[in-house]
Amino acid sequence: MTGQLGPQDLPILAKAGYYLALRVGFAFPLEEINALPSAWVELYTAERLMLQDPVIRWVYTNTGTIRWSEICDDDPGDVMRKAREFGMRYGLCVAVSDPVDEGQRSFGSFARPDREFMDDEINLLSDFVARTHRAKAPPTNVTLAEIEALRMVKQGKRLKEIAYQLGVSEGAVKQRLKNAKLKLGAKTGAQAAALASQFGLI
Amino acid sequence: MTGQLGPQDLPILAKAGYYLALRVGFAFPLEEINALPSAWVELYTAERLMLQDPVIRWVYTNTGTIRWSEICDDDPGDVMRKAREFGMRYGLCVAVSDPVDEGQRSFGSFARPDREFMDDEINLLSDFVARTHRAKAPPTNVTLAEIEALRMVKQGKRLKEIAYQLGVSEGAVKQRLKNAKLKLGAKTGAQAAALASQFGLI
DNA sequence: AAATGGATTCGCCATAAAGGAGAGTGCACA
DNA sequence: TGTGCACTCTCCTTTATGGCGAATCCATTT
Repeated sequence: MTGQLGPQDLPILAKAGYYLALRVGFAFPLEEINALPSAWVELYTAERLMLQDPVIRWVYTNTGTIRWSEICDDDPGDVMRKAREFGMRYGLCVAVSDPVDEGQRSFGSFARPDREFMDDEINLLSDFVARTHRAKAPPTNVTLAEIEALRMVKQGKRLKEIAYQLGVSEGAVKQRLKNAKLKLGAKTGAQAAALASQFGLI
Repeated sequence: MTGQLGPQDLPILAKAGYYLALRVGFAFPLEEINALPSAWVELYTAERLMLQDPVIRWVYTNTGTIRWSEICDDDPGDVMRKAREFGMRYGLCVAVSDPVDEGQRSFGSFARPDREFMDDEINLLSDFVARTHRAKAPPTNVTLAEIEALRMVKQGKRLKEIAYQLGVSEGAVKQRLKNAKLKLGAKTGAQAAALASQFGLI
């Protein structure tokens, strides 16, 4: 396999499921993609395995890639054994951080039932997480005025109302949202508000 | 102080800052409110203290309330001492879960520099977290068709495009969004999409 | 089988809101 | 003295919203 992975390749490569936590900041990620077996998710949630999970511990304290089998860490909650019962026998962790912005990191965990991940697969997945991490980088050039307007759109306010409350003309609000849409790459105000929300801007 | 707390009361009661994680599911919350000192947030993020934080460990493994001083847990990362240097000397944890839906929990951590939280304050804060948890409960009566439409609105698609891709009339899409707005308590499509996104429905 | 109620779809209309293009104004900064 | 940038305004088009009635489909009840 050569070239770059896309999201559509993940189910094939990570046959037993995968999990992505994108842009983890203070404690939690801006976005999470959970394609793990739903029965496992239920158990993991109910038993609150996160804090005991050696995989989570590894990605929080390291950067790079590692096979689950190579993680040298206690597993008091027996999380890895439990995971095996859901088909997640062999796995890979990826943790990346942006060299220019160490504040946010992204994690990926990929599982398969049949064999270890091979070196070139690891490279592909690592590259995929790194690219996704960069792609989800919040834009830095959105002005405070634009963010204000986006926040009020998200709150369900009309342009007229926003203009009145901000003390500017409706045209100005339109202009702000237009700029915000451009910077966020959004086609509509709804999308812009959702994106800004996802980026943690509002 | 009697009655119920509102968000505006928190800065007074938790003078040194507070943090709310609402509706924690698989691993992460649907919504997070972070009113901790920004210098502390930076340190906490940079040193990735979450996994070592006795407060986090407590709220993930317990339900109820506890003063920080009463948490009997190792603190290998010296997190509590570091927190004191940012004015967070006395603190309170609250962890709640919905009796009918154990799947999601909410946490709160409140800090002040001068004295322990008093019993009646603990009751008020506990009640506040429980009420906020309930208030953020995702609606369960939104249909799949409505969610589909909301997802496409969030993606910046126009009604005409949505109708075409779903193979229904534009009027049907309008009706779906109208119902969705009603169920979500949203005034506009933008707000409905943002709420659905926040609720993890899309 | 027939009737009932609920949810969904659809078309039509009128109005409100949002989106887009262009031009002008004021302001800070190099 | 330009050069960006944010703000404002106008004019026009497109889109969204809301109300209404009718048709359809489904499951449940009678």
